[in-house]
Amino acid sequence: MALRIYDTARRDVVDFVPLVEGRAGIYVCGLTVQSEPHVGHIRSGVNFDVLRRWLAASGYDVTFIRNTTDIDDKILTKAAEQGRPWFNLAYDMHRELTKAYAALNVAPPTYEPAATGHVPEMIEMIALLIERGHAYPAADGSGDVYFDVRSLADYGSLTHQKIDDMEAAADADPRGKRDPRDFALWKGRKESEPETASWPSPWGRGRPGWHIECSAMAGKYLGEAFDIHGGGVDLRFPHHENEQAQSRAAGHGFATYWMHNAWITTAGEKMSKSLGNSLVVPSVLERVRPIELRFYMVAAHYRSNVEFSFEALDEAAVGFQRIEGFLERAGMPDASTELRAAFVDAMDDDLGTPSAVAAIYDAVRDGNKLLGDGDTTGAADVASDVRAMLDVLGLDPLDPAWGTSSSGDNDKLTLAVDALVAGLLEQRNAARAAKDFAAADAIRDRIKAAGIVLEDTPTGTKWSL
RNA sequence: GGUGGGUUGGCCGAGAGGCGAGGCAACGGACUGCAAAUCCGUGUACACCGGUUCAAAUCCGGUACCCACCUCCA
Repeated sequence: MALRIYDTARRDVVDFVPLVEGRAGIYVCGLTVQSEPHVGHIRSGVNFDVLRRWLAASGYDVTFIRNTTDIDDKILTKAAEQGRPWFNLAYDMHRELTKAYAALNVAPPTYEPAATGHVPEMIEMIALLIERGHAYPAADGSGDVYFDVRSLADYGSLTHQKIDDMEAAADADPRGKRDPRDFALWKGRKESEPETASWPSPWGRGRPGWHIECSAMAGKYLGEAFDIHGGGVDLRFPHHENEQAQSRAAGHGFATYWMHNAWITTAGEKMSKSLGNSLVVPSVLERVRPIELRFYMVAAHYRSNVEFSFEALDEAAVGFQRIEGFLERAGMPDASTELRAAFVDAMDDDLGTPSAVAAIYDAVRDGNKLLGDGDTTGAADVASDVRAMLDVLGLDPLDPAWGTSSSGDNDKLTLAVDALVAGLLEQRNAARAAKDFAAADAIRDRIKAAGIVLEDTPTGTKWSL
């Protein structure tokens, strides 16, 4: 079975057929860098990182573009509130986002274009749209340029909506629009906005509308037609609908497949509404390791809502530790080159990561049985399979990306504890040899009180936190 | 008003006509001096009401509740 993916436009799971055999071009809408990323934001990054890894593992040569929106209303508003330049806010938040992606082993894209770096490309495209009769400068002299939604028969095809059924935005500024549903390609500069947030254009100084950046940048880096366009569900409309409209109106084929990841919710609602500060990535990572957070996200299907809870997160962490425990006991062999059929089938079926994880657990159980039977060679083979599967999900514990980056402090601490525990273990083993189990257990209890758990194994006693 | 999604055992979370995904927790057993880890076993879950079918969590009709989007959003 080859890869099948759910396409939003067709509302069905369909075969993935690339435009060019053996290659896949993907454009994912990244974030508007206006606040610290929370776990919901980062889910999108993780989900599409898994897509990218799976395509690569399936032999595709993948070009992966993920943009950054670094100029928009929110950035200007927030920066003004905070009394800092908008470009400083955007830059800071972009660095936070990059850190969060790196922490979760989300590979850097092939390229990460930013909106502000592509104003000429956008202006070029807007001019083309005007020329082709799909856009017009506002009649009120505001300097705005709008896309004419009624000029495109296809408008609404991505989200299956009819123009007349759509509510006109209640807060939309009707100035100079032919139809209230027309959307801005270019926003004329307002007196209240900083000069630095404007660029020269044929329609006067201003800044780009939200959607045009993606059309321009996808076209530049992936070509007029490419394979997959991704993003969060909320982007289906208006953002993706409008991107598609602009690009098609410009004569581009644009994306063949549209993929949308669902939310991580809190209290049943989308995260941005509950603005839980505790859910920004660095703060969640005080509770679990990054690899465990990633496992938590990957263990759910990308199109399913995940109701975030720390309890579920802790459970996921414990579950992942069982997998790691097996790998350690099996001696962490190199990853195998072949993937198990159950895993491949699961991934080919619209990235069925939950079933893929189940396949990993099946292998772990098999491997643990082999270890119990003393078959270390067999167990090592299974462990190789497990590492290969984990790697596809970006969850290989030995991936240097998880780095022991936090300097030598941790290592030094480990050595110190090891030395201290070693002394106690000697005493305990002496007591055990003398069958003085009361004394032996007393020592174990003391160690346990310090948060260290002992395991007696055939090769000696091990400790872990 | 339009569009899309959801409701699964103590909990998390898959599946999409028949055979109980998987994980966490719990209980019993094996192993262990006792533990830990590991393995084995234990569950008749699919919001509600009808219908189709030999067979429905899955298909159809309806009801309830929840969420998302409608030109700001992962």
